[in-house]
This record gives sequence, C-alpha cells and structure tokens, in this order.
Amino acid sequence: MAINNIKNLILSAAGKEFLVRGYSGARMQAIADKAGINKALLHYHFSSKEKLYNAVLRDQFASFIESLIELFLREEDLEPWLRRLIARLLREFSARPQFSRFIIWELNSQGKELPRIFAEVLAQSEEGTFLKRIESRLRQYGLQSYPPQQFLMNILSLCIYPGMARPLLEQVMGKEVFSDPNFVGQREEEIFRLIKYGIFLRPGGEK
Amino acid sequence: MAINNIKNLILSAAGKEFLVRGYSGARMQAIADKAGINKALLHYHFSSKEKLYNAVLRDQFASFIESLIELFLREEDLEPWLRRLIARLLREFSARPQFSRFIIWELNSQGKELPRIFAEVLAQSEEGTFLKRIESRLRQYGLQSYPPQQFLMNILSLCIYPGMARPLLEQVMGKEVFSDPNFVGQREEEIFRLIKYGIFLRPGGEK
DNA sequence: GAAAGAATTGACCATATAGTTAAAAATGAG
DNA sequence: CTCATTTTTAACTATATGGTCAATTCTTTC
Repeated sequence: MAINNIKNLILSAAGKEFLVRGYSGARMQAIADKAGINKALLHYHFSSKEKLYNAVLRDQFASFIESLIELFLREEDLEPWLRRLIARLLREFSARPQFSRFIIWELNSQGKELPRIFAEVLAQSEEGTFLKRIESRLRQYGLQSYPPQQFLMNILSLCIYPGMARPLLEQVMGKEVFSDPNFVGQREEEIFRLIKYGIFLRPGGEK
Repeated sequence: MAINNIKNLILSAAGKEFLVRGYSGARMQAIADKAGINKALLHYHFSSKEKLYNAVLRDQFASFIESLIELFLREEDLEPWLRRLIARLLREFSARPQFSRFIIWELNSQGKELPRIFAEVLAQSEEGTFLKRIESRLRQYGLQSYPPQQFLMNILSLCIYPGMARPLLEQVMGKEVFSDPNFVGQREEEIFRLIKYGIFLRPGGEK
C-alpha cells in the first residue's frame, strides 16, 4: 500500500477535481495543488490530462460497478433481496454525492473511455446478466410477464435520482427534507413499499 | 419576432453548445460558428461568455419551469391529473434529452445564476406551492398522512432519470429498449401503475 | 560512500481561447 | 443622396492552461 503512494495520492486528488468539475472544467494545476505536489510531477506520473482522466475513471468505477453487479446477482429471497438492494444503492450513492451526476454527464459527452470501462466490466459477467437474473428472480415469484427492464429503471431511478437532484429538490421542497438525519431511512421504506405494492402485489400481474 | 432575430439566433446556438458541453466545455468560437456569425459579434450582443450563459439560462428555463408549475397545480381529478403529469414529464424530457442532465450538472456547480433563476420563478407562485398543492390533492383522496415530498421525489425520479441515464441504461439493458417506438408509452403506463398501486391503493394509508 | 537511477522541482514554452479594436458595410432618417 | 447610427468583420491582444526540460534532490545498490 505504501508502494505507489504518490500515484494513489494523485488519483485521489484528481478524482475529486474531475468529479466536481468534469473533464473540461478540471485544472491540472488544481489537481497538483490538492495533491500538494508540483504540476510537472503530474506529467511525470501520468503523461497527459487525458491519461490521468482515464486512470481516474478506472480507479473510481471498476470496484464500484463490480460491487453493484454482485449486489444485483446475490441469491436471496425476494423481500430481503429488495430491501438490501434499495438500502445499498441509497447508501452508496448518498455517500458519493458527485458520483452519479458525474457518470451521467460524462457518459453523454462522447468520451470513449467511460463506455469502454463499463463494457469491459460488464463483459466479465456473462452477457445480459443483469436482466436475465432479475427476470429469473421475478419468475420465481410468479411475475414472469413483468418486464425486467422496467424493474431496473424503476429501482435505479428511485434510488439514484433524489441524491443527484438534491440542489434542485432543496429549492422546490426546502432544505429540511435532506438534512433530516432519518432521510435515507424514510426513503428506503418508501421505495420498498412502492415496489412491493406497485409491482409485486399489483393486481393483474400481466403486462 | 423578426426584431432581435440575431439575438435569438445566438441564444439558440449558444443553448445547444452550453447544454451539450456545459459552461467550461463550451467554446465561444463554436457558438459563433453554429450561429453562422463572427466571434466579435457575439461580444457585441452579449458582452461576455458569462453574460451570454446567463441569458441562455433565462431563455431556456423560465418558460420551461412555468409550464411545469402550471402542470402540477392544474385542477383535475386524481387519476387523469396523474396520467397527464406523467405523460407531460416524460414527453418534455425525452424531447430535450440534454436538458435535465444539464440542470443537474450546473445546479451542483456553485454557479449562482441558475439557483437565482429557479428561486425567482418559484417565487412567482406562492411560497411552498408545490408541496402544499400536492398535499391538498392527496388529502382529497384520503391520503392525508402520505408525505408529499416522497410523492414529488418518486414522480420526478421515475419520469426524468431514465431519459437522462439513457447511455448508461443502454449499456446495461441493450439499445433496443429505447429505440422501441412505444418506449415512452410503455413507460408511461408502468409509472402510472406503480404510483397508483404503490401509493394510492397501498394497504394501510398511514405513513 | 559513490555511482546510477528515480523522483521532484522551478522556470519555461506553445497553444487555445475569451475578449478588444479599428475599420468597413449596412441601415435608416432627413 | 448624405450623414449618422447600428451592425458586422478581420486582425489582433492578453491570459490561462496543458505540457516540457534541464537541473536538483532523494533512494537504492554495490
């Protein structure tokens, strides 16, 4: 761990800068300052801004996506699985408030590295794993005709959007909502109920 | 309308550039090119990049937010109101795919103009209008103890997130999902059912 | 402890980009 | 038409920023 200490230091500093400001808004000088080093040293360890950026992407995403995949694929009964899924998504994303915003921004920005990293990591599990595994789990519980795509979109939307849109929602709903220490817990319960009654116990299971 | 034709031309070109690239990624030269004019003319009509940016923000947001407010406050029975709300949100946002992504990004970027514009427009309706009106509508239907904040977060999340996260979701679920011409219609039905059975008909209306 | 290599630095350079200026072209009033 | 005002342009400037380089310090190996 002490080996490559400086590279990790740089990656961490660069991560903060890139996540907050995006590629074009990030400044090499600011990264050097955050890391407490000289700008030339940045180019010594990572030869260009783009290379450094790509290294940051790998550093930030690989472990993150893998943990998400593991989470989705875990074998568990439907209710505890759903609860765990919601809790983990909410907590992971509220612990890294800039993260989802950054992914959304950069994935829309014609950069080729982020899509490649995604594809790479996803390819490590079998093709179509997410949807197929969700589908089979839904089938176990008699929801064979419910489209897993909708399930995935619902879960991700409900868990990720509010944290990402926090400044907007604070303006519309007041700052108190988010500063409530029990916010995440309440949200967790709300999403769980919404999915449970809105999908699993929805009358007429057919599409 | 023919008056200030050039200013509108510039605002439109600048809108495209800023929405796609963000403030720091946008280039004055690119805006000039898109508008088919000289860069100096940009500074003749809008003295600086920041001023132009602020003008674009006003141009893009004012009318948009007003229409959303009108939509939320409309007097209508619960079911048709909900259906209209969902349909309009989905359609507005999928017609402007870069829009929500841009709002989220810029509202997190310490810029002061976008929050100000929001506050300004929101202040035109009475204080707390959104939540109070949702609350009173829910009350009419016996849902007095259901928190309107959760309702608002659910609706916005479900309608806005998938369009914004499209590149990400396409990687996870395959491109077909979004290219299906009936995608928006299916999503509309799904969200409607989720809210209807997950909130309105949820057993035990208490929080 | 000396030689060799790696890490680090301050002072540079090249270029991209926001912004300026002075002159030309277009427009409009009398 | 003509003069004054507005609009438009090409060429230019200043600066911020990514990147380089030669010299210096630190580390490792024998």
